[in-house]
Amino acid sequence: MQTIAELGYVHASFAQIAKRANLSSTGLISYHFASKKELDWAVVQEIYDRLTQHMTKAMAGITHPHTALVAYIEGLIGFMKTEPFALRAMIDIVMHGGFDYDADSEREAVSPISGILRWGQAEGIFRDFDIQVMATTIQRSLDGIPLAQSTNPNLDLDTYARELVELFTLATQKRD
Amino acid sequence: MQTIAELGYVHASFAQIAKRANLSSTGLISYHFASKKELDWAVVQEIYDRLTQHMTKAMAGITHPHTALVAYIEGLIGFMKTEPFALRAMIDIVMHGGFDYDADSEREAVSPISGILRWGQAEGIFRDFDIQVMATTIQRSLDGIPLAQSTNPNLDLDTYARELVELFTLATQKRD
Amino acid sequence: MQTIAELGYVHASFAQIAKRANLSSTGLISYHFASKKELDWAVVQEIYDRLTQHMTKAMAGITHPHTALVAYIEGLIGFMKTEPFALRAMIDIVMHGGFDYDADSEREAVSPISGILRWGQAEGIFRDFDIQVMATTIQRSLDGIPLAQSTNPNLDLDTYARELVELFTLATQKRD
Amino acid sequence: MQTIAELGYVHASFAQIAKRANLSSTGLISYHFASKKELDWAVVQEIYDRLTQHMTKAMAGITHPHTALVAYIEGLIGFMKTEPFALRAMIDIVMHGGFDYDADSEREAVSPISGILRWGQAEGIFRDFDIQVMATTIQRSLDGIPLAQSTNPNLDLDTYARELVELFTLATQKRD
DNA sequence: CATGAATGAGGTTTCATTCAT
DNA sequence: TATGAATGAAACCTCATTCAT
Repeated sequence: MQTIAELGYVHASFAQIAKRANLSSTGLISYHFASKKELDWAVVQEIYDRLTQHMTKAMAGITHPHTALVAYIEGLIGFMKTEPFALRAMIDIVMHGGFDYDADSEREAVSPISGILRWGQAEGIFRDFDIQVMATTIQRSLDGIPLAQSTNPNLDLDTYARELVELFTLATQKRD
Repeated sequence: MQTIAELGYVHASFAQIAKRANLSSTGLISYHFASKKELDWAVVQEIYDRLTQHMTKAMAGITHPHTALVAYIEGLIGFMKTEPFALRAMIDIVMHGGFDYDADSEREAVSPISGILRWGQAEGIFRDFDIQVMATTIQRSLDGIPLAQSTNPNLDLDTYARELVELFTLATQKRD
Repeated sequence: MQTIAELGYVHASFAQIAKRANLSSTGLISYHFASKKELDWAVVQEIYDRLTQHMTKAMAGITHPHTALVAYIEGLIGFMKTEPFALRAMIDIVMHGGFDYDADSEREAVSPISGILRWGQAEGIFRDFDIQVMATTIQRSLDGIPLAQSTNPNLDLDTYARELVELFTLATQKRD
Repeated sequence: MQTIAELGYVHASFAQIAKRANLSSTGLISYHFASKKELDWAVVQEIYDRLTQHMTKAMAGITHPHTALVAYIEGLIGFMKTEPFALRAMIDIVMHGGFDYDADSEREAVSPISGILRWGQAEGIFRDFDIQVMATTIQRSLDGIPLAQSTNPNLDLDTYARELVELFTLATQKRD
């Protein structure tokens, strides 16, 4: 996970991973994982589990769509603060790993955001926007943070969270 | 450009490029470009030039910040329709090429969006948001389109443009 | 033995053997055998012992060279029916194992066929052929059966035995 | 071809082939052949072509089944004298290469021997034996020669040919 | 401009073997 | 007896690059 986050998925070869793990042979990695794809998948699973745990806590007991949206944004950015490597690695793998899982269902699983948006529209709290576009935009705005951090390491995540919350609050709320 | 857009930067090796260009040797590529990095750079330059030309036309004679924002979004999505491979390739290269140029200055050069946002705030038309966050979010929402297209090839770009325009209009405008 | 017979000697790695033996580590094989060569040798010995026992019974009490030849062919093919894996494995090991033992003496030991042929010629029952050529041909015709079985699994071994007996009876017998 | 004949197919790695061809990298082999299987196949094809040419000449103008059988045996052994490496390599590849071609049709193509035997039976010259058994036995007796040569390098091929001709003449001919 | 042979580094993977537990 | 981590060599293959023609 750390190697991927530091070097990027493309340069995270077995050799590099072995070097950082103080292994004198890449063979041991192949011993534990049947193929590189399986290692990639294991890393994604691991991070996804941690993320799920984190987000479940963050979104517990929420009863209002807008609160949910805010909690989602703040929760995800909070996870980036807790585990700086995790999301960076996961996003990189998912973008370049070339898995053959059903992309849609997976995306749905990872991101409950479409559900939140649908919920808000059904309750008459969110305005009548295209859900896919809004969901993708929110997701990208969060995915982009690790990348923005690499070019600007001093990025203040709290400010970032506050700004995104306001941005998407304005973009989603119904007005009279 | 086409090879990168189709296979992704990572798999766009000289061998693949030569095959698609009906060259029977990768040597010819090395003959024309001193290194792979130089080829990558040349592709970026070429696309950037086309994009500049397209955007210059799209944003000519604009006198109002909000009109500029709309023109920027619609212009960029229009470019995706005109040249489906170009942006996809350029984004892929910039994300993985690992150039040494000053990322910030480049970003500034490629994207006049920060300027538009500053202009709108100075004129008192846009509300008081963090410019970097807003600019990054807009940029990501556009960058993400080629990726969204690969998982959903039937994506309607006109709808996408209309929705993004409304989204960021609401997100930026000052209210009383 | 079974792994070698099924996968072929070349693909019968420790990993494959361990998997089929429900061992969770190849280490146990190395614990029992000092090297792969020693394991190979042990398998050969084991099969050779079983074969010797089988053939000793098959050729007991024979007093005539031609009867011996027939018993040898039928005995060997009978062994293939009793233990379908054994000979296949042994032949594969001997062909590819690269042992250092004196090939001739071993061949002599495994195959009493030269002796039978010499005996028949001495008794004036067999015609005056080159013993090495005839012995090799008989041996090959039997060695080849497992291989023929893999391309033609429905091979009838009884027919095969009957045909070979007639073939080599005609090929060896003295005529007036 | 030479590497395979000398070391055996199993030990004829790209590294060994490169060493013998004075190449400083195995990469060049991969440059010329898409995979090891393709190289193996190319070698088989090459040898098969030479063999076909040789055997076509050897069997030209033959009008009698028994003459054909003799010509086949002598022709094949003659080829072994002309090109000592060729058949040894080809047999080794076919035995261990694991191609997925239709084994029967290929065997038929390589060996016209079944045809000769059928012809002889139809003409009433050969006795009524099982064609598959006889053909396999003849084929094995010839395939086995390279192997016999490795354990006994001084093997006299002319004697071998003469003995096999007599052996199979007796084994096939009809008697009254 | 174009080809094709050649190189050396690096990629993932499999292998037999060792060793502490 | 059995496990599982660890090793180092070797396997096939891809890559960017060079060079003579």
